[in-house]
Amino acid sequence: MASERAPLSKRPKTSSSKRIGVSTDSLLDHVRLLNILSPQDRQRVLGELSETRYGKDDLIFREGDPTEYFHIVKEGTVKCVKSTSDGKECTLKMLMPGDLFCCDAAAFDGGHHPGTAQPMGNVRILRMRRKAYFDMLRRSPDAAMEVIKYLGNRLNEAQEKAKILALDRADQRLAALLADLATRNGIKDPQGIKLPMRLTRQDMANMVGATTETVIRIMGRFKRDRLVSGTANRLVILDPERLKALASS
Amino acid sequence: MASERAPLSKRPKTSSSKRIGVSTDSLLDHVRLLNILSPQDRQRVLGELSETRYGKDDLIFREGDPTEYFHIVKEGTVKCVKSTSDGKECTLKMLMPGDLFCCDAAAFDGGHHPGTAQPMGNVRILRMRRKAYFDMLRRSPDAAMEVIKYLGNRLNEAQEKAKILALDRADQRLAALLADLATRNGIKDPQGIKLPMRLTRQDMANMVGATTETVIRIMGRFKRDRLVSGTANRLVILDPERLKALASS
DNA sequence: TCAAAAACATGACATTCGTCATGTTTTTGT
DNA sequence: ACAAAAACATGACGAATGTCATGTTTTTGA
Repeated sequence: MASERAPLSKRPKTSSSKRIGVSTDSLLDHVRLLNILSPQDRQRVLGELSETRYGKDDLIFREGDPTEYFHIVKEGTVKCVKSTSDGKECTLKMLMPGDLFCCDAAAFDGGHHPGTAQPMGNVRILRMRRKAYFDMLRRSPDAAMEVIKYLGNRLNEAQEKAKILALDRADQRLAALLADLATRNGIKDPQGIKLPMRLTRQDMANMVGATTETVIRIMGRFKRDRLVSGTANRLVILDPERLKALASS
Repeated sequence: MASERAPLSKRPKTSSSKRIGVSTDSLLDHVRLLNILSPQDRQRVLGELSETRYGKDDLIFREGDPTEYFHIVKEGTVKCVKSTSDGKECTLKMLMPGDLFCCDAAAFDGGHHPGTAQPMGNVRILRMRRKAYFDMLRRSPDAAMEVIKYLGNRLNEAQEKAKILALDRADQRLAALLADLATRNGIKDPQGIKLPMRLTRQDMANMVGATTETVIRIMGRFKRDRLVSGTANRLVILDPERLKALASS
């Protein structure tokens, strides 16, 4: 069940790296870390960043690979997963544009990635060598504070997730996930809140620590109760409030 | 089941704060964050730190309280817990001497504590006002880097915990916990590795996301299989290797 | 030291959830 | 447009775990 590294062949939009520095770009305005830098620091950092594109069958890095780069999501969605030896997978976090990753493991000085980073569709990633990242943090207290805040939020998120996994039933965990995705990433739609990324029952199962069958059955109930509608490509949250209530009942 | 705030009465070693600065002290040598500071910064930081003692029935702070201080564990063990409205509890982390806490939530500028900090027995805590903590981080890139590394490790830990909760059975989670406690905090003993803190079946249940009864039954099996021995006050890990094997099977 | 409280233990039973098998519907790539 | 692959769906069954009830042992505090 663990996916093999995809052949980097004949797919049009597969991994390709531009070594040139990243120019000032409206997409980058979403990246807080870059916005708080002084103009000189910002220029310097942009010179160190390079952009890479990945397709849905690529992996940005795998669990156990040595850490070389600090990363920022520029466009698209990236899944952070861990797997067991017998092929079961657990999705730790969906990274969205502006999210940082390997801002931590990189600190291990040559440590290894604790999980795999996998694009969900086409993504654009900015990256920077570890050394340049460290230099940026040492030069700019603002950047360091920003990373501390970011990591603090990620830690709180991860602990909240652990609490939910430890104490709640599968239907509550799924309701919490859907409500959270709706408020974080949802897009208003005539019938409700549409989720912008493809999300299969299996994807949800990996996110809430349940099997695909269990998620299918629960989604069936949710659909019957008019809480959600649609499947992977057009998943719409109809009643986030009632989902939240269900999650914490 | 949610414990009420204990009356701060007639218990001999209950919460008491010294407003005086902390003098150079061999116990502080364990705190990496303080050791990496330059001599001037170190003096300045020590002047900002104050020491507080708590007993086992005190709470250092509760979930929902506003964040005011940055904390360091000087002596003893502190439990970080989250609870649900219906009284179920989940222990997120056992903090040991040298551990930092609220190095993150404090970054929210007046945010609220996402969990409760509860001493397990008598503890000594160093703390520093949020403002002084920020100043330290801005002045010293070394301190900021240290906090980033610390938070990165905590994030990885939390995500590993989430993975275990999502994918493993209760006996595997318990085995992983016991093996981990043995290697992290265990003390060599003629019959095996003794755990230095009191740890009831209920404590373990809260740490692995299971009920007390389930943990009692599993511990019964572990005892029969000569993997562990003893109860709360004298818990001894007899075979950490076999526990680790069980955890990842 | 002694009584009360907490921790530990065990059984019966219910619930939740995973597993496996099978079939239908939707999506994908050419 | 069409075949293949993925995703979705459902039922039967069993394993893991929670719940409740009850009893024993250990620890605690005066």
